[in-house]
Amino acid sequence: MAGIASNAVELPRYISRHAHRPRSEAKRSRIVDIAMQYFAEHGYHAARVGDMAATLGIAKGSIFQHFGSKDGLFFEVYKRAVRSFPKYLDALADVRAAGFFDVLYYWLVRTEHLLHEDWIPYRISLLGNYGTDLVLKREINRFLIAEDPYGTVAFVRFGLERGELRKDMDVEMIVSILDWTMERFQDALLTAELDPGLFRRQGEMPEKKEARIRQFLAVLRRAVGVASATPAPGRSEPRRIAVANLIAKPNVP
Amino acid sequence: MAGIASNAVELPRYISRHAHRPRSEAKRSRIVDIAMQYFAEHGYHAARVGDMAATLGIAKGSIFQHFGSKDGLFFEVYKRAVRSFPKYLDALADVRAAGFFDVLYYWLVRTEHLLHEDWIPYRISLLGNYGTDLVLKREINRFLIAEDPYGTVAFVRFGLERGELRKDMDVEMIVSILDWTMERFQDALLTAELDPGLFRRQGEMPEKKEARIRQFLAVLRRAVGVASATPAPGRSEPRRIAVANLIAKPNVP
DNA sequence: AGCCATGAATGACTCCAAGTCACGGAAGCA
DNA sequence: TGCTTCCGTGACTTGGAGTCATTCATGGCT
Repeated sequence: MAGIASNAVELPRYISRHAHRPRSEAKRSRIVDIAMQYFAEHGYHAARVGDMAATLGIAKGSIFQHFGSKDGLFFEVYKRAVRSFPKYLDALADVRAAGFFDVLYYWLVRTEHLLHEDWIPYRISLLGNYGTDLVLKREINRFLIAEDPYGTVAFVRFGLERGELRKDMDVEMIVSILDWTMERFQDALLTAELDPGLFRRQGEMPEKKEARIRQFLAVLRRAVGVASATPAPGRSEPRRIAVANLIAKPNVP
Repeated sequence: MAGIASNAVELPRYISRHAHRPRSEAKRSRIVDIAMQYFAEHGYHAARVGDMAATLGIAKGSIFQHFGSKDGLFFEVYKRAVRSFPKYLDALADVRAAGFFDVLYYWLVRTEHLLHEDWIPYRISLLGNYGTDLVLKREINRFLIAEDPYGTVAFVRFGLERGELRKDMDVEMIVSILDWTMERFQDALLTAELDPGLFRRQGEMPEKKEARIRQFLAVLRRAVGVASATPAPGRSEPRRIAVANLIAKPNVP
């Protein structure tokens, strides 16, 4: 690991200092692609920069030339992975029209499909959230704050404008609650390994999952939803969305 | 890193296979002590096993003899750190008598004091939660599930028995919600670095923190508390606890 | 075309920390 | 005292991150 962790004054090397030529940009992109596969497949530590270079048919030094360090490479990979995820408001228009909590429901159910289609970026985000050094994690958090890649802030405003969320809370509090619980709940849904607490007893029964999702959303609704919108039990919980809709791609830009 | 990450069948080395002699136990303990300091101070990667050995005045090989790998050593350190934390129900008896949410309030306010008294174990738990390899993280999660070191399950039962928590939710769901949000909220309170989202604007203003804590607890109460106990605004929120009480040690066993 | 300047690529090299192991010594035991 | 078992040791191996002097490619300029 480079001397990033020290109390040095200089910036971490992986904050790129100058714009890159278009030619080089294509190569960077190729490297990030392959690196993403390696990190996803082997985890951060077991992924070897040398192997990536070999696969790409280039010299290891080249990779360091471009990204400065393994951390720097991973950071780029992480950014790309996270940016590839849809934002909350990318849900289909009619789902969006149905309201804030229906959008959440939509994504929770869809997540699994997204995962099976393409597990690599998800695994990368998992590594970034839990499986690297704290120093890098700090950089990652800065990035998440700066970019809000899931569009949580806009989504919360959307909910506020529709009068579905409480107005007596700071927006940041709602955003944080949403980010925290959604992240952990999705992890629990997807990786029984990482967080077996919620799903350890039963072996993946889908209708149990469905029930969990509904229960979780009910909790969220009570927590941050406006009181008047809290539905009588059984009535206005999000309608089950037809499976066909769930499998269709969302309108990602 | 040892070959733990591979799909080998054998157990990770750091699951100790045989009971240890008492003589050796004392030494193990000394090693864990020093290692905890090093990990806390430098982070996982930057902490050098060689340095620890030098400080202890023993050979590096000895450490590996005892713990098998750096991961194994860290796992022991992590367990000790986490076990040193108080459980929810270790709150003072009169706080406990005041009820479920008062206990939460008590701990959220106290956390800061605990931290300043002894930041090392906290930093270790942070490393375990976010700053190591995913493989180790899995082991850590197993441990957390098996030991429930904060006594969350017992605490939730306590809340249920007092009629302060909703009976229409699975216990695991309440436990998970509580664990997730409390962990993240505490991290946000304590390390503006790690999660600057909630506290980035203002610079540590204590009354702002106090307000955040109350707001957060109100959210939790709505989320998992029984509807009847939801207080009229301003009335039965947890009473401010006298500072003298907060600085006293809790009755940790 | 020929020439130069700048950026990109190379791969052999260094560095360094994790992890190993054959050996010597101490402690328990008869 | 002799035997066994465990412990500690430190020189050693391994292997991957990161470096750098050199070579190569590109594209602008006259």
